[in-house]
Amino acid sequence: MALEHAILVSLLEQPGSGYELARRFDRSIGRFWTATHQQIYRVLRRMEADGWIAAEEVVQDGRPDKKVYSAAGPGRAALAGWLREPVEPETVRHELAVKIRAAAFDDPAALISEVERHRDGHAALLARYLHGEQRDFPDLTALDTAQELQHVVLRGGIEFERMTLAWLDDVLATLHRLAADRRP
Amino acid sequence: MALEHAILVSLLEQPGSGYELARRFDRSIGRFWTATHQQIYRVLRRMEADGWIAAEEVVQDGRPDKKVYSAAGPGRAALAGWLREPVEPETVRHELAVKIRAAAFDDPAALISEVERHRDGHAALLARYLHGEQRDFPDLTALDTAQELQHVVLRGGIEFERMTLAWLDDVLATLHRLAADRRP
DNA sequence: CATTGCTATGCAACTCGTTGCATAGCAGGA
DNA sequence: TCCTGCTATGCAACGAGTTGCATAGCAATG
Repeated sequence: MALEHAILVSLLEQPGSGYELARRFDRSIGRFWTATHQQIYRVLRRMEADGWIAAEEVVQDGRPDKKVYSAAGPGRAALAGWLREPVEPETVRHELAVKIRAAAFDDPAALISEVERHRDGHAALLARYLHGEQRDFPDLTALDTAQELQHVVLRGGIEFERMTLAWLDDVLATLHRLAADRRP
Repeated sequence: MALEHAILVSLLEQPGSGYELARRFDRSIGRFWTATHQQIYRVLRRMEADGWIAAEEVVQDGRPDKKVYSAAGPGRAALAGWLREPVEPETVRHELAVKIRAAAFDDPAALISEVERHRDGHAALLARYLHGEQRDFPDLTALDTAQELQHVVLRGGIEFERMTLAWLDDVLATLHRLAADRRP
């Protein structure tokens, strides 16, 4: 499990409450790691008990108080240890690929609108990535270490979306061809 | 959950026992869907109880008997219904991306060997894909519907590996550059 | 004034996925 | 002969992840 480590990285980049973390996991970090607020609160309590993070009660007016967490020494040490461990092979779950193979036993044309929906979603995400790149990295010649690494991850996201977009166009062309062959 | 549907597709392509399915999930299907034998046996029992699949006891000598499953009418109907449902957004867990961002708070050079390991793994998988393509699709001009769809999924796998390989080279170059900057 | 929505945290119940172990006969190599 | 490994299925326990619900005050919209 690496949710702890994802949370640690997020807290090192910027301390925050469980609620704020959940929002980040819905946005930037959510591009490569997802978690619900329930998971986050549970893991935060465990990490605080283990001394990985420190909590500070922040009284607010006009809204409920919050507990702002930040990474502590043992947390940084745990992260450094994890960095040096080999990552296990990631389990793949590509539902659309299953559907495409399933279409052979039904009507391939039934999948077209679904694939188009995916295509549009990936196109929108690519646009958001490119927009975010211009906003967060206006000058690519003046980046510190953290920004360099954030940017190389973002480049990966951009290339992934470009590749996916091209593949989904390929899938659509194939489905259209098969649908035309069926209705002669 | 779509494990049922992945199993149905596999049984439609070729009937088999739980054990055989587990092996397929380790190989071809495992490229886009993973499952352990425990999950598979559990789901097979449920699917048989629901009438999605039919089981036939096959007595073997020299080895234990087995139950060979094949997709039944209600299973095909369930698959057709699922095909027409929109797929939920897939949850992403990209552990290497977390590690790369984490490297900003430790030594970027510590990640190099790990990224190289990944790079080599993806290069090997790409080679296996290309080899499998030559073996299973020697004549791309004479494919039936099922083969066309299997091939478009394989093309997706190939393009994904190519893109990943290029990105990991980009990551390695970035890590080397950051490591050199630190030791002036 | 009522409803909706946001911030902020949490409990309880459930499903899904993983791990370790067990059985049991046969084949092949040291 | 012993050990390892393959076929074939399954139990039991645990850990991770999801879903529904609850609280509670404030802001904004209608």
